[in-house]
Amino acid sequence: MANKIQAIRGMHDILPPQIYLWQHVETAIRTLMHCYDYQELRLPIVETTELFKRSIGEVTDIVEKEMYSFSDRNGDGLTLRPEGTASCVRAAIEHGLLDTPRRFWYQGPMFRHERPQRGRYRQFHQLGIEVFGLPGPDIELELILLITRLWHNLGLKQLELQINTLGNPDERANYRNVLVTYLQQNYTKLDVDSQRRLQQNPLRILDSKNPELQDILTKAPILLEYIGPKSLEHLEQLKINLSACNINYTINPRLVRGLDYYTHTVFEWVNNNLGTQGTVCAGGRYDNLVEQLGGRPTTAIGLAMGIERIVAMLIDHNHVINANQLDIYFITASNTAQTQAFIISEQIRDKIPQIRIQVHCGGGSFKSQFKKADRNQARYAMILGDDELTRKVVGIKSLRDQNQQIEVSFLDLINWLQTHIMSQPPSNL
RNA sequence: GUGGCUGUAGCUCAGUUUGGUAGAGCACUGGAUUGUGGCUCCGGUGGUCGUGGGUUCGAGUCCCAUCAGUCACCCCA
Repeated sequence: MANKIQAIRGMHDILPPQIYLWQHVETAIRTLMHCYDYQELRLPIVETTELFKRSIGEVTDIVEKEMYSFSDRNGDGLTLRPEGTASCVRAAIEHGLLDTPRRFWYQGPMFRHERPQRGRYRQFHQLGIEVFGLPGPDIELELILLITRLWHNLGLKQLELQINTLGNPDERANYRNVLVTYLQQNYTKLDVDSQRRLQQNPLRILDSKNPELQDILTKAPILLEYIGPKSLEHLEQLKINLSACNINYTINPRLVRGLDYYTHTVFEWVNNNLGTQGTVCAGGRYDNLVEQLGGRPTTAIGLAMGIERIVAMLIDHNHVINANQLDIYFITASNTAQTQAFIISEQIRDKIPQIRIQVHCGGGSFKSQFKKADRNQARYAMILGDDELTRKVVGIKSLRDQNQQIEVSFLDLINWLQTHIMSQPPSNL
């Protein structure tokens, strides 16, 4: 085995048993989206680099140093999508989907060239939800209720909902100036990172985890004080709605999203047990992006959820998914018997499509075949030896209780299976 | 991208201090029971000790580089 090839950094295979958690999460999402009448979109994984530059913002970390960009054969600049909103907006404009309010969702891999860490990968998976044409706090309430229900359905607790508003672009720009002036007065007290961000994205400084900065930051001007009455009224209405629906939340005046396009309401669910990558779901309103990307002015709001982080939380909660167990493991004594077992199995599948049967392959003694049956957690072993074959019966042995092994004739088999297997729920192991 | 810690069988780990030809448990597999699983007992397969170089008579062990994981920062889902 000459130098073996391994998966590239930060990109992971998802295998059993974890795959069952993924399927569980994906099913929960699909069901919920269906119930709230959101429509699924399948979007390309590769887009023009220009799309992300124009939507996420030229001076963000994502665009500056985290994108997987390359030249297509004809020289076009392409990029593996680092997030989904841009693609979704592009598609909505391109296909004329913005004539009326629309609710969309999508799911799939995203790519960012960051240093991998638990809960942060170079290929990771997101659920994205985007709603177009609804400007009010009502749709914000709906999204929060929807996600809250998802947590409930997945059995996830200890998620804290944080909310803030960034106001409209004018208010935000105004605040930005005030903040920059304040921070410049304290320039020497800032750390190197924050000094750099002062030029590029000063709002992010508010998010700094450096304890030495906390004093300066708590005394910094507060965004909410520079927000106009209309924007404040928007936030107030959302707060009233949330309280009416018994949703707990905290207002976090320092909550600033990393992407340039956000306006007004932003929110995020944080889990403190996940280490530093605690944000599990985050989103906000982006009322100007559609126009920015060449569409007619259309309000929009969206959110993104990190599937890896959800799965990590489920694992932390010791959430075990029982893969449905195998109903029948078919054991045979000879090639002739095995062929007959395949024929019988197909007849069973014709009549009972949902049944799970595996015909033993690979030979071996009865003993080793029974061992396999047991390790595959089958409920029943079905035995077809030469003796049974001539008498046209199969032996059936329950592997999960002490019931005696019985014989059932080929003719009665379907009937027997329907009454004994499909009518009884599998016992949990 | 910066810094700390870790890397030995499919998995969990011992062995590293004081350099001397690679170990355990689980898993897999065969047998005890020649057509019957789970429990028990006995045997077997499986490792270029992450990779590459260096020091040495000799390196899993010491040194350097590199790759990967992990934690924190940066950033973000």
